[in-house]
Amino acid sequence: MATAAPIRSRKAQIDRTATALFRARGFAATSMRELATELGLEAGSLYSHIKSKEEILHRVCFGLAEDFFAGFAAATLDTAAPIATQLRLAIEAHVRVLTRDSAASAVFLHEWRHLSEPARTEFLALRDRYEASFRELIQRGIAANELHAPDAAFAALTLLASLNWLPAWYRPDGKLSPDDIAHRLAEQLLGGLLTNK
Amino acid sequence: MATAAPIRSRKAQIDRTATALFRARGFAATSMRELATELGLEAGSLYSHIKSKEEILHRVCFGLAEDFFAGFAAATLDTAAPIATQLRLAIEAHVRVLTRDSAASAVFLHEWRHLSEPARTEFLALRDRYEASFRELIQRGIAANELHAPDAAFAALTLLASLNWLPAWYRPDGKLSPDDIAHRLAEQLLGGLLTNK
DNA sequence: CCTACCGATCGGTAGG
DNA sequence: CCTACCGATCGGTAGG
Repeated sequence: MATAAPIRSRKAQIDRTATALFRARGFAATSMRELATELGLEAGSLYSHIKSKEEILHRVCFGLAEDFFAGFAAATLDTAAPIATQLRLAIEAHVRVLTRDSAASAVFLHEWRHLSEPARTEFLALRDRYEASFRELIQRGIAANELHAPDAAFAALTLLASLNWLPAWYRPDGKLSPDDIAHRLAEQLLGGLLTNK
Repeated sequence: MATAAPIRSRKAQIDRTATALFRARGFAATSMRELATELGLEAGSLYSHIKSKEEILHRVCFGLAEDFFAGFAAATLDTAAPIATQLRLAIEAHVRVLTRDSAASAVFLHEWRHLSEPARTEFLALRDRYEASFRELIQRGIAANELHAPDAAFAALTLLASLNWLPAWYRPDGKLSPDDIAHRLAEQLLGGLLTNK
């Protein structure tokens, strides 16, 4: 009889547990021994599955970056739709990524600076590109007279800031479902941007 | 002849330099040797001026908490003023604290979790109380029909989130002065909240 | 996946 | 403020 396949690969299990620890204690303050204990094995054994502590961080940060880009691309696929609609969908997609895995999101948002070069610079370039996508969408909305804001860059920054605070207070077992939260955030943030309310 | 008094006390100098390092690398990843080198002395010598690494973090976090509370109190001193005015002043006071020392602000916002108990719990209680102040102000504004928002708690969270992103992008030598930034942020964030725009 | 271990570095102290 | 040092812990490896 073959042994039952593990529900998740050991590597994925390590990533998941490490992500939770990185979020709770920070990357630098999380030790590989702590991680190993949490997984029920010895510190040295981790290295049969991963190459280094930073490799985990790298996977988490760049994996989430992909998710954010994919969400934005899907939200803005229909370029004929009103910009306000595209923006609303982009906000909801962003919130969906944040709530699907808020631990990984928190690591993505706060622990990336422990990446060593060149990964750190590459990561920041991705993040800048993502912010620029929102900024440009808002700019197009202003040009089309669908949105109003004194400064598109400012508006994009505060919009993403509001959304990115979510992992700090979101509880998966809270009263509001991820979709409720996404709708409410989109509603409130667009409320300040829409030309005719 | 007496030697010239140091411009700042050595202790204050240590706090300042440590704050910059904590912000750049994170508390856990900053070593006392690094800090000592930056100050031009040996690691052991730091301990003639401070008791521990965490003591510095404690001073920074609780010192900033005091500043935030003082700013809010000053902004809401005139209880006869319109709530919208009080809120605008509170936003500007918050931004002023953030821009006056953005390194300390970043440490306040992100490194507090490296405080050990009971300081950590005390700190979170202060932060909660501060957020509650904003929430209650917004609630009163809604009751007085000066502000509108589907949910005061939500509004307070997103408002503070937008403001607290500032240390991440603020550059003291940028084009906008702290007061410019404060005004713009207040304008934009109130734009979504005011009943009659 | 474990045992046994490496060199490096950590926060902090004693004694001057 | 320095020299010299402490015990603890770190990320990671060799060999099985």
